[in-house]
Amino acid sequence: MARARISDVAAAAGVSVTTVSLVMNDVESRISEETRERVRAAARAIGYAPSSVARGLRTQQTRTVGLISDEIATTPFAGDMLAGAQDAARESGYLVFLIDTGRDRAIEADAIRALVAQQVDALIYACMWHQVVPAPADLPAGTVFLDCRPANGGFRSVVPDDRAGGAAAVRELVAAGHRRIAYLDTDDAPIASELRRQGYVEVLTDAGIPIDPALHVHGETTARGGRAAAEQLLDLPEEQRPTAIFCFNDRMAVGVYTAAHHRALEIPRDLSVVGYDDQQLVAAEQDPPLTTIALPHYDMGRWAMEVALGVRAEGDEDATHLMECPVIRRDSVGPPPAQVAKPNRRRASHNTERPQPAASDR
Amino acid sequence: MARARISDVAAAAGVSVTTVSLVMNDVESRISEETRERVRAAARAIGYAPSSVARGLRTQQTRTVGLISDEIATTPFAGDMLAGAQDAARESGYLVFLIDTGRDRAIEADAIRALVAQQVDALIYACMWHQVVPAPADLPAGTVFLDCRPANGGFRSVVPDDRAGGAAAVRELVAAGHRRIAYLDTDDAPIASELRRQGYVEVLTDAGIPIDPALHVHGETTARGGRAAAEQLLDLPEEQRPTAIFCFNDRMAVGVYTAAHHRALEIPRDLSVVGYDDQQLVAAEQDPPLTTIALPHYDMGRWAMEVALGVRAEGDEDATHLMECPVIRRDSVGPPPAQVAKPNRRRASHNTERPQPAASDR
DNA sequence: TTGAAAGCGCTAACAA
DNA sequence: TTGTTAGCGCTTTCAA
Repeated sequence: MARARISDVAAAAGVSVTTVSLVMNDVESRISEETRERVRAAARAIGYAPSSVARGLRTQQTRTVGLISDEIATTPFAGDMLAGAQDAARESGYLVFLIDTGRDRAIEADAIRALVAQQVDALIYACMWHQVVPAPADLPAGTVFLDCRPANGGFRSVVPDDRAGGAAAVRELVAAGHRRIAYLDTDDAPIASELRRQGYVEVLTDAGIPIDPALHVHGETTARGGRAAAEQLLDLPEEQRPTAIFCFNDRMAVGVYTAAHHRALEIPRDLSVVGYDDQQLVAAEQDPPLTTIALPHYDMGRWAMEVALGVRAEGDEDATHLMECPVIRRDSVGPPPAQVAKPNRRRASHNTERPQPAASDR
Repeated sequence: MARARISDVAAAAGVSVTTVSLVMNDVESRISEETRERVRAAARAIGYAPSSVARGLRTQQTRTVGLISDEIATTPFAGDMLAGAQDAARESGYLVFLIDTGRDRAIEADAIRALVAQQVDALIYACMWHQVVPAPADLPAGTVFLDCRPANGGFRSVVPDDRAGGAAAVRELVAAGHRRIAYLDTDDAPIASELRRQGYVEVLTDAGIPIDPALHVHGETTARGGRAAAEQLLDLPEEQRPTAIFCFNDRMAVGVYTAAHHRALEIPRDLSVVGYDDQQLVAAEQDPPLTTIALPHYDMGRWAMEVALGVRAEGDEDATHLMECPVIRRDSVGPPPAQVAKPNRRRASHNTERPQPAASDR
């Protein structure tokens, strides 16, 4: 059975297609209530639903949006960003085309072409982590960049406020009384890592704490990388060793946990740790649960969609919106250990012994 | 500047719109090469791209697919499934509309309506974990179910072969020499857990190992849940205690690791563990890396899309395709500990002491 | 309060 | 080898 058309409804209701269109779209009240009801009944009876394609052709508005992203599959952050964008789209009655390019510029170019051919009403260009990217050619004006900024401007964008996030993380540690605070950094994410470093420096400076280059180490953004970098920190002579570590991300923080455990250091008693990302299945599931800075993926996704659809007015055509990264307080931050207590309690260097736990399991 | 239309190209090239259409669609060779080139040049010059909307209206084929999913945001599995579906769609020149319903039946109904109105050529109904679901009303015939099965049949579907997966996991353990193998199960995922249990029972039976109900415990599908269930197992009297645990999923396996560590049990020396899911950022990042069964998300996504688009012929209109779950061998499985060696090496019951490791770290 | 008809941009049957 | 034209299903102007 073929789809019902508007003319079928018109015939069934004994009215013109104009009338049907008018009542289906709830336009004006010039149609009598009686006719409206008759039309609606006819539509229901034959299972009529207007064709968005025909409507799109006629009105030149498709009520669809394109969302081009670099790599959804491999990242755990995509979900929230998509959810925010989707929710905003749905609320405004838009459908979203999702295309994952896998960072392939050719696929990306095809995607833009296809989306333009589909006459999407808006376009969002999303990255799965905060970066500055060369804008692809032929991107329609009005495209919104999500979790990335176009290298040469020209488009609106929304990214996390990583500087403020880094500052918030370090402030958390300073407030707990720490003064030897390390930044366990990475080279894998230049933009974010530099901004967070700026926040780190800013807060330490404000607190009158000198910046110690030895407390700034780098690693890969994995648990393994975090562990290796943490070892460097924990190998430092006791008086220089950090009492707290701010990690570029949660995965690296997991590596810090591992390094600490292997030296019988208890968190947060002997070492405080703050992560970044509030990554699901990672941060909250640590033992103890990790205090971290959340990346506002859902909010960024929603913001981008609202701006793209014109639901949210953003004056500047070329502005970057910074989204706040909230502190998620859990149990990995405590006061620094007493400075010169029980000299032999914590060893001068890591060794191979497993410690006796302080208390029995039961 | 408004979009160029086909008539603009025709005018610019000095030919009819038919000719332009014919060359743009590479139809027949009845157009002379010279004309073709002239048309292409004109199209390029004015930046013409055919409108998919107009074409869709005319041909009644939109080359779009709808993908309705229950909850992308909260699951780490969505990515691969989407990637598989996307890749297949792209290869066939289709664009995909993605709608996440968040398990809201009203949103789901709206989504189906909207997608039908958009005249998508195919529809995929996806769940983020293997389950049997009541098929929503008004689902177009030919819809493919991804990672779930319709309660009353009537649609094609693809799900992981969890029975075979469970069997493979346990076979791995039996092959390593274990005979006291526990199944750390859950009540949170009825379909998958039951199928995996069947695989577990089947392999034990084949190996002539009696099923011990005490070795079948349940917990929530989290690290915490896994740990609690593992405690039950490890509290068993020594002669009954399992030497290997097959966990419903990787997160629960993490809980097993924690429970083991707290009792100074080393993996795999004292206890072998197999997980399920091969969850990114979880399984591979454990210490030691977790041997597990992978869920074939990418392949299922691709299969569903190919069947939905008719690229892959599937005879039966009402069949469930079982996708193999491969074993991912890492380092959490070893032979069972020697039965009666060094009486005091492993304690008769768990106690609170941490052991001295067998060998030094360096 | 309602209807006739043009036209959105394209494809494809048919004519030349 | 190329062109004319009807029509996909809808919205909307204009007329009645």
